[in-house]
Amino acid sequence: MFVLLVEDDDIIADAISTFLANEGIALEHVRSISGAKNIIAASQFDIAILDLNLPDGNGLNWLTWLRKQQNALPVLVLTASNTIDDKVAGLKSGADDYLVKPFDLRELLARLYSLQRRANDRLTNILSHGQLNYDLEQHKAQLNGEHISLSRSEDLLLKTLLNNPQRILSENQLKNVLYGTYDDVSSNALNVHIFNLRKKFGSKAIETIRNFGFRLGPAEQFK
Amino acid sequence: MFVLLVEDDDIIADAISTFLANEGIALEHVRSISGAKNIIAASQFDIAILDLNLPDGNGLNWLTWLRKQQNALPVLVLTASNTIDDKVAGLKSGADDYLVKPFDLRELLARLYSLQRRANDRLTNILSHGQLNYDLEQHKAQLNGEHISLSRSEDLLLKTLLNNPQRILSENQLKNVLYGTYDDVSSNALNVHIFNLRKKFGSKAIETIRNFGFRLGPAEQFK
DNA sequence: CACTTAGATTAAGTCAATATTAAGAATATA
DNA sequence: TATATTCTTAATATTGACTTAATCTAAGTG
Repeated sequence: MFVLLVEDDDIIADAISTFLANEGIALEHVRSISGAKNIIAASQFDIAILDLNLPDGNGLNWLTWLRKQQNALPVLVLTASNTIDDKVAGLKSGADDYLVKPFDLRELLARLYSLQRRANDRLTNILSHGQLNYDLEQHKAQLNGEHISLSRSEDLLLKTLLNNPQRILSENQLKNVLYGTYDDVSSNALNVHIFNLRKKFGSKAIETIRNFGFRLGPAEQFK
Repeated sequence: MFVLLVEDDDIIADAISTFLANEGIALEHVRSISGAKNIIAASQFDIAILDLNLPDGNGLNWLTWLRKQQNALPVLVLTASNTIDDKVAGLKSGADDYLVKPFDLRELLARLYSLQRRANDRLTNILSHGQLNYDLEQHKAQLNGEHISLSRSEDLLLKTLLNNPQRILSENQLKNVLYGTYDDVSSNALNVHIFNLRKKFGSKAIETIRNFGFRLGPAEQFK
């Protein structure tokens, strides 16, 4: 993992740097927003750790600028205070996670790994399950390279199932996905959609867990 | 992300519901402790948002009950006051995070993501006994890696037995698990379910203690 | 030992959950 | 507006689970 640390306090920076080095994490350290801009242009990083209080401005400015550049680099923000204003401002600017100083270095490490995990999931807009590939942006499914077209409802349901593999999704939860909050208890439209999805992907593509709901079938079923 | 909101004030609930819907978060709303108990039995959620002041009691009662059930569902508590007593009581009951009303909805969102991240790092809830693994969330039993499917009643009974190893459970206690409070003395349905469980896990998986009840068999039996 | 009773075993009947189908209503598209 | 697609409804079919009830077995008891 390659980490960019944007932090003007050398004592903190050294502590982080040493600790992460022991964990086998490569770190580059810059002390200012301008430094961050320069190094970002030259190198690829997995994650940035960003202190907000920097000599040439507030770190959030850089973050805002970064997001304007369409740069999705995961950013972990270090804030001195735990106020709502700070957090809200950070969220708006596009921060992915927070850590309030002072913090435990092991906590920092955990957050880094967690961010990396999330980023890996997000890196691609294609969800895969067995031989099934589903392009989230284009709403297009492929099974063995063969294109399968989906209606809006099928699209929503398949996406939800793929995003929650292994997990049982109740009828209510799935209706929630289709209709938002609703209150019709009687409609069986959901069952019809599931039936239609099974026609397209095979009868075992979606499992029924009686009394509980539905679950995406094992990857081997998609072939 | 699937969120359960336990809140009797419809104005607050609607505000939260609308805001989270815009963030692509599916939310189910119940207005009472009993409603929460029912929906929890049927669906899995990532997080619960719990108001403490509910028509049928204090939300903390539900939280206490939930933790007694070995349910590790992350719970974010909404409190009206910011007193230390409240926080201590909540912590003791097993709350994972707090928000004091009135709160900023973006702050709520940040907390939800933060809780989800924490929960992802947690291990899943699996009961083991010998070579038997039982996944409470997925209602999935495995014996030597071989998957064994269970009906609703079998599921309830096995879960109860696994949660009370060594302990003799009376016929009444087990019927209580299946039916809640009931008064039919004559039905032998329970015996049939036990018989069926023995067929699936071996005749010694459940011991009969004549005149007293049943007990989970020793771990060595599950192989 | 033979009687009683708790529990085990089986099979049949009933019921509720989910699947399937087809037609009509709604919505999107040309 | 015409046409095609998707969604919902509703009727019917199927599946599997639950209960019942009859019979069987074995443990205690006098």
